Amino acid sequence: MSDTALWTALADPHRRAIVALLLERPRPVGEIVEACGLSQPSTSKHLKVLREAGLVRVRQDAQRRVYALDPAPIAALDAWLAPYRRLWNSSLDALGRRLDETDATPDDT
Amino acid sequence: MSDTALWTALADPHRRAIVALLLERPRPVGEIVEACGLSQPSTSKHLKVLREAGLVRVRQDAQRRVYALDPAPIAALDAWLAPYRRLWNSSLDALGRRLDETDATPDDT
DNA sequence: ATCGTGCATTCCTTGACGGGAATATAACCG
DNA sequence: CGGTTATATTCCCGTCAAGGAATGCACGAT
Repeated sequence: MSDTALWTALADPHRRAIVALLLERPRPVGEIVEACGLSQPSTSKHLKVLREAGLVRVRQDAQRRVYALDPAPIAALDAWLAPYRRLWNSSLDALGRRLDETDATPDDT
Repeated sequence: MSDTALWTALADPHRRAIVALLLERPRPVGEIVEACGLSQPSTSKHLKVLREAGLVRVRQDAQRRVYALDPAPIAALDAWLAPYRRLWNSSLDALGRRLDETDATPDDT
Protein backbone atom coordinates (compact mmCIF):
# COMPACT_ATOMS: atom_id res chain seq x y z
CA MET A 1 0.00 0.00 0.00
CA SER A 2 1.46 3.28 -1.06
CA ASP A 3 0.62 6.72 0.07
CA THR A 4 -0.91 7.29 -3.33
CA ALA A 5 -3.13 4.26 -2.91
CA LEU A 6 -4.58 5.90 0.17
CA TRP A 7 -5.36 9.16 -1.60
CA THR A 8 -6.67 7.39 -4.64
CA ALA A 9 -8.93 5.23 -2.51
CA LEU A 10 -10.45 8.29 -0.90
CA ALA A 11 -10.75 10.15 -4.17
CA ASP A 12 -13.88 8.20 -5.00
CA PRO A 13 -17.13 9.51 -3.47
CA HIS A 14 -18.61 6.05 -3.05
CA ARG A 15 -15.57 4.93 -1.17
CA ARG A 16 -15.68 7.97 1.08
CA ALA A 17 -19.31 7.09 1.72
CA ILE A 18 -18.31 3.57 2.68
CA VAL A 19 -15.65 4.89 4.99
CA ALA A 20 -18.20 7.17 6.61
CA LEU A 21 -20.56 4.23 7.07
CA LEU A 22 -17.82 2.23 8.72
CA LEU A 23 -17.07 5.08 11.06
CA GLU A 24 -20.43 4.48 12.70
CA ARG A 25 -19.82 0.79 13.11
CA PRO A 26 -18.37 -2.25 11.35
CA ARG A 27 -20.75 -3.66 8.77
CA PRO A 28 -21.13 -6.71 6.57
CA VAL A 29 -21.00 -6.20 2.81
CA GLY A 30 -24.75 -6.60 2.37
CA GLU A 31 -25.41 -3.65 4.61
CA ILE A 32 -22.97 -1.51 2.68
CA VAL A 33 -24.51 -2.51 -0.62
CA GLU A 34 -27.92 -1.49 0.61
CA ALA A 35 -26.74 1.75 2.19
CA CYS A 36 -24.76 2.90 -0.83
CA GLY A 37 -27.19 1.82 -3.52
CA LEU A 38 -24.38 0.20 -5.46
CA SER A 39 -24.42 -3.25 -6.96
CA GLN A 40 -22.87 -5.99 -4.90
CA PRO A 41 -19.92 -6.59 -7.25
CA SER A 42 -19.21 -2.89 -7.50
CA THR A 43 -19.27 -2.62 -3.73
CA SER A 44 -16.92 -5.55 -3.39
CA LYS A 45 -14.53 -3.90 -5.78
CA HIS A 46 -14.57 -0.68 -3.85
CA LEU A 47 -13.98 -2.60 -0.66
CA LYS A 48 -11.01 -4.25 -2.28
CA VAL A 49 -9.52 -0.88 -3.08
CA LEU A 50 -10.08 0.26 0.47
CA ARG A 51 -8.56 -2.95 1.76
CA GLU A 52 -5.48 -2.58 -0.41
CA ALA A 53 -5.11 0.98 0.77
CA GLY A 54 -5.19 -0.34 4.32
CA LEU A 55 -8.26 1.66 5.20
CA VAL A 56 -10.44 -1.26 6.17
CA ARG A 57 -10.10 -4.73 7.60
CA VAL A 58 -12.29 -7.76 7.25
CA ARG A 59 -13.48 -10.18 9.85
CA GLN A 60 -15.13 -13.32 8.68
CA ASP A 61 -18.38 -14.20 10.38
CA ALA A 62 -19.87 -17.38 8.92
CA GLN A 63 -20.66 -16.53 5.30
CA ARG A 64 -20.52 -12.83 5.97
CA ARG A 65 -17.51 -10.56 5.82
CA VAL A 66 -17.68 -7.76 8.31
CA TYR A 67 -15.67 -4.70 7.35
CA ALA A 68 -14.28 -2.22 9.83
CA LEU A 69 -12.21 0.94 9.59
CA ASP A 70 -8.53 0.85 10.31
CA PRO A 71 -7.51 4.12 11.98
CA ALA A 72 -3.87 4.04 10.94
CA PRO A 73 -4.10 5.31 7.36
CA ILE A 74 -6.42 8.11 8.33
CA ALA A 75 -3.98 9.04 11.03
CA ALA A 76 -1.33 9.10 8.31
CA LEU A 77 -3.48 11.57 6.39
CA ASP A 78 -3.69 13.66 9.50
CA ALA A 79 0.08 13.60 9.75
CA TRP A 80 0.38 14.65 6.11
CA LEU A 81 -1.90 17.53 6.84
CA ALA A 82 0.07 18.70 9.85
CA PRO A 83 2.61 20.90 8.05
CA TYR A 84 -0.23 22.74 6.37
CA ARG A 85 -2.11 23.57 9.54
CA ARG A 86 -0.12 26.69 10.10
CA LEU A 87 -1.66 28.04 6.95
CA TRP A 88 -4.97 28.60 8.62
CA ASN A 89 -4.58 27.67 12.21
CA SER A 90 -1.63 29.48 13.67
CA SER A 91 -0.41 33.01 13.99
CA LEU A 92 1.58 32.68 10.80
CA ASP A 93 -1.57 33.01 8.77
CA ALA A 94 -0.24 36.21 7.39
CA LEU A 95 0.35 34.16 4.28
CA GLY A 96 -3.26 33.20 4.09
CA ARG A 97 -4.18 36.78 4.73
CA ARG A 98 -2.04 37.86 1.84
CA LEU A 99 -3.85 35.38 -0.35
CA ASP A 100 -7.19 36.60 0.85
CA GLU A 101 -6.45 40.02 -0.53
CA THR A 102 -6.71 38.52 -3.97
CA ASP A 103 -9.88 36.52 -3.53
CA ALA A 104 -11.53 34.33 -0.95
CA THR A 105 -14.10 31.72 -1.81
CA PRO A 106 -13.93 28.57 0.24
CA ASP A 107 -16.33 26.22 -1.45
CA ASP A 108 -16.66 22.65 -0.44
CA THR A 109 -18.89 20.36 1.59
CA MET B 1 -14.88 22.75 -7.45
CA SER B 2 -16.28 19.68 -5.84
CA ASP B 3 -15.06 17.84 -2.84
CA THR B 4 -14.08 15.04 -5.17
CA ALA B 5 -12.00 17.40 -7.27
CA LEU B 6 -10.00 18.21 -4.18
CA TRP B 7 -9.28 14.57 -3.36
CA THR B 8 -8.58 13.74 -6.97
CA ALA B 9 -6.15 16.61 -7.24
CA LEU B 10 -4.20 15.35 -4.26
CA ALA B 11 -4.32 11.75 -5.41
CA ASP B 12 -1.45 12.43 -7.81
CA PRO B 13 2.06 12.32 -6.32
CA HIS B 14 3.38 15.06 -8.59
CA ARG B 15 0.59 17.33 -7.53
CA ARG B 16 1.23 16.59 -3.87
CA ALA B 17 4.86 17.45 -4.54
CA ILE B 18 3.82 20.74 -6.08
CA VAL B 19 1.62 21.50 -3.09
CA ALA B 20 4.54 20.74 -0.79
CA LEU B 21 6.74 23.08 -2.80
CA LEU B 22 4.19 25.83 -2.53
CA LEU B 23 3.99 25.35 1.20
CA GLU B 24 7.52 26.69 1.46
CA ARG B 25 6.75 29.72 -0.63
CA PRO B 26 4.86 30.84 -3.72
CA ARG B 27 6.70 30.02 -6.90
CA PRO B 28 6.56 30.76 -10.61
CA VAL B 29 5.89 27.87 -12.97
CA GLY B 30 9.48 27.62 -14.15
CA GLU B 31 10.67 26.93 -10.65
CA ILE B 32 8.10 24.20 -10.21
CA VAL B 33 9.04 22.64 -13.51
CA GLU B 34 12.65 22.50 -12.47
CA ALA B 35 11.96 21.24 -8.97
CA CYS B 36 9.61 18.49 -10.05
CA GLY B 37 11.52 17.37 -13.10
CA LEU B 38 8.36 17.41 -15.16
CA SER B 39 7.95 18.91 -18.58
CA GLN B 40 6.56 22.40 -18.70
CA PRO B 41 3.26 21.39 -20.35
CA SER B 42 2.76 18.58 -17.90
CA THR B 43 3.39 20.93 -15.02
CA SER B 44 0.95 23.44 -16.40
CA LYS B 45 -1.68 20.76 -16.64
CA HIS B 46 -1.14 19.69 -13.06
CA LEU B 47 -1.35 23.29 -11.98
CA LYS B 48 -4.62 23.58 -13.81
CA VAL B 49 -6.03 20.64 -11.87
CA LEU B 50 -4.84 22.19 -8.62
CA ARG B 51 -6.34 25.52 -9.63
CA GLU B 52 -9.69 23.96 -10.46
CA ALA B 53 -9.65 22.16 -7.13
CA GLY B 54 -9.11 25.53 -5.48
CA LEU B 55 -5.83 24.45 -3.98
CA VAL B 56 -3.70 27.13 -5.60
CA ARG B 57 -4.04 30.67 -6.83
CA VAL B 58 -2.13 32.53 -9.48
CA ARG B 59 -0.67 35.99 -9.39
CA GLN B 60 0.61 37.40 -12.62
CA ASP B 61 4.03 39.00 -12.46
CA ALA B 62 5.10 40.25 -15.88
CA GLN B 63 5.37 37.14 -18.05
CA ARG B 64 5.52 34.89 -15.06
CA ARG B 65 2.66 33.31 -13.18
CA VAL B 66 3.37 32.91 -9.53
CA TYR B 67 1.41 30.13 -7.86
CA ALA B 68 0.58 30.07 -4.17
CA LEU B 69 -1.30 27.70 -1.90
CA ASP B 70 -4.82 28.47 -0.87
CA PRO B 71 -5.34 27.26 2.70
CA ALA B 72 -9.12 26.85 2.47
CA PRO B 73 -9.37 23.48 0.71
CA ILE B 74 -6.75 21.94 2.94
CA ALA B 75 -8.67 23.23 5.90
CA ALA B 76 -11.71 21.52 4.41
CA LEU B 77 -9.75 18.28 4.34
CA ASP B 78 -8.92 18.82 7.95
CA ALA B 79 -12.59 19.27 8.70
CA TRP B 80 -13.41 16.07 6.84
CA LEU B 81 -10.85 14.30 8.94
CA ALA B 82 -12.26 15.57 12.21
CA PRO B 83 -14.91 12.89 12.78
CA TYR B 84 -12.25 10.23 12.37
CA ARG B 85 -9.86 11.64 14.91
CA ARG B 86 -11.53 9.87 17.75
CA LEU B 87 -10.44 6.62 16.14
CA TRP B 88 -6.86 7.09 17.19
CA ASN B 89 -6.70 10.22 19.22
CA SER B 90 -9.27 10.07 21.96
CA SER B 91 -10.13 7.76 24.79
CA LEU B 92 -12.64 5.93 22.66
CA ASP B 93 -9.82 4.15 20.90
CA ALA B 94 -11.17 0.92 22.26
CA LEU B 95 -12.44 0.43 18.74
CA GLY B 96 -8.97 0.75 17.37
CA ARG B 97 -7.73 -1.54 20.05
CA ARG B 98 -10.31 -4.10 19.06
CA LEU B 99 -9.05 -3.88 15.51
CA ASP B 100 -5.49 -4.24 16.60
CA GLU B 101 -6.26 -7.64 18.00
CA THR B 102 -6.69 -8.81 14.44
CA ASP B 103 -3.59 -7.26 12.93
CA ALA B 104 -1.61 -4.09 13.15
CA THR B 105 0.59 -2.85 10.34
CA PRO B 106 0.63 0.87 9.89
CA ASP B 107 2.59 1.36 6.71
CA ASP B 108 2.86 4.71 5.04
CA THR B 109 5.18 7.63 4.79
C1' DA C 1 -23.57 -34.71 -1.10
C1' DT C 2 -26.50 -30.95 -2.39
C1' DC C 3 -28.42 -26.66 -2.20
C1' DG C 4 -28.66 -21.74 -0.89
C1' DT C 5 -26.52 -17.60 0.75
C1' DG C 6 -23.00 -14.02 0.88
C1' DC C 7 -19.27 -12.30 -1.22
C1' DA C 8 -15.32 -12.04 -4.58
C1' DT C 9 -13.53 -12.16 -9.18
C1' DT C 10 -13.51 -11.93 -14.21
C1' DC C 11 -14.75 -10.10 -18.72
C1' DC C 12 -16.04 -6.40 -21.33
C1' DT C 13 -16.85 -1.70 -22.57
C1' DT C 14 -16.49 3.09 -21.72
C1' DG C 15 -14.68 7.30 -19.99
C1' DA C 16 -11.11 9.81 -17.55
C1' DC C 17 -6.06 10.61 -16.75
C1' DG C 18 -1.14 11.28 -17.69
C1' DG C 19 2.79 12.15 -20.72
C1' DG C 20 5.14 13.98 -24.96
C1' DA C 21 5.32 16.97 -28.98
C1' DA C 22 3.71 20.73 -31.21
C1' DT C 23 1.28 24.94 -31.19
C1' DA C 24 -1.11 29.02 -29.28
C1' DT C 25 -1.26 32.99 -26.25
C1' DA C 26 0.37 36.82 -23.45
C1' DA C 27 3.73 40.01 -21.85
C1' DC C 28 7.90 42.39 -22.15
C1' DC C 29 11.87 44.40 -25.09
C1' DG C 30 13.89 46.63 -28.81
C1' DC D 1 6.02 45.73 -35.44
C1' DG D 2 9.22 41.62 -34.78
C1' DG D 3 11.41 38.73 -31.53
C1' DT D 4 12.00 36.44 -27.15
C1' DT D 5 10.49 34.59 -22.74
C1' DA D 6 7.03 32.30 -19.83
C1' DT D 7 3.05 29.77 -19.66
C1' DA D 8 -1.25 27.59 -21.40
C1' DT D 9 -3.65 24.61 -24.57
C1' DT D 10 -4.38 21.01 -28.02
C1' DC D 11 -3.73 16.60 -30.21
C1' DC D 12 -2.61 11.92 -29.89
C1' DC D 13 -1.88 7.83 -27.57
C1' DG D 14 -1.28 4.36 -24.00
C1' DT D 15 -3.00 3.17 -19.47
C1' DC D 16 -5.99 2.79 -15.89
C1' DA D 17 -10.33 3.06 -13.21
C1' DA D 18 -15.48 2.27 -12.90
C1' DG D 19 -19.78 -0.07 -13.76
C1' DG D 20 -22.75 -3.97 -15.35
C1' DA D 21 -23.42 -8.89 -16.23
C1' DA D 22 -22.06 -13.31 -15.46
C1' DT D 23 -19.52 -16.56 -12.98
C1' DG D 24 -16.69 -18.63 -9.23
C1' DC D 25 -15.89 -19.70 -4.36
C1' DA D 26 -16.58 -20.53 0.62
C1' DC D 27 -19.41 -21.51 4.22
C1' DG D 28 -23.52 -23.31 6.49
C1' DA D 29 -27.91 -25.88 6.54
C1' DT D 30 -30.42 -30.02 5.60
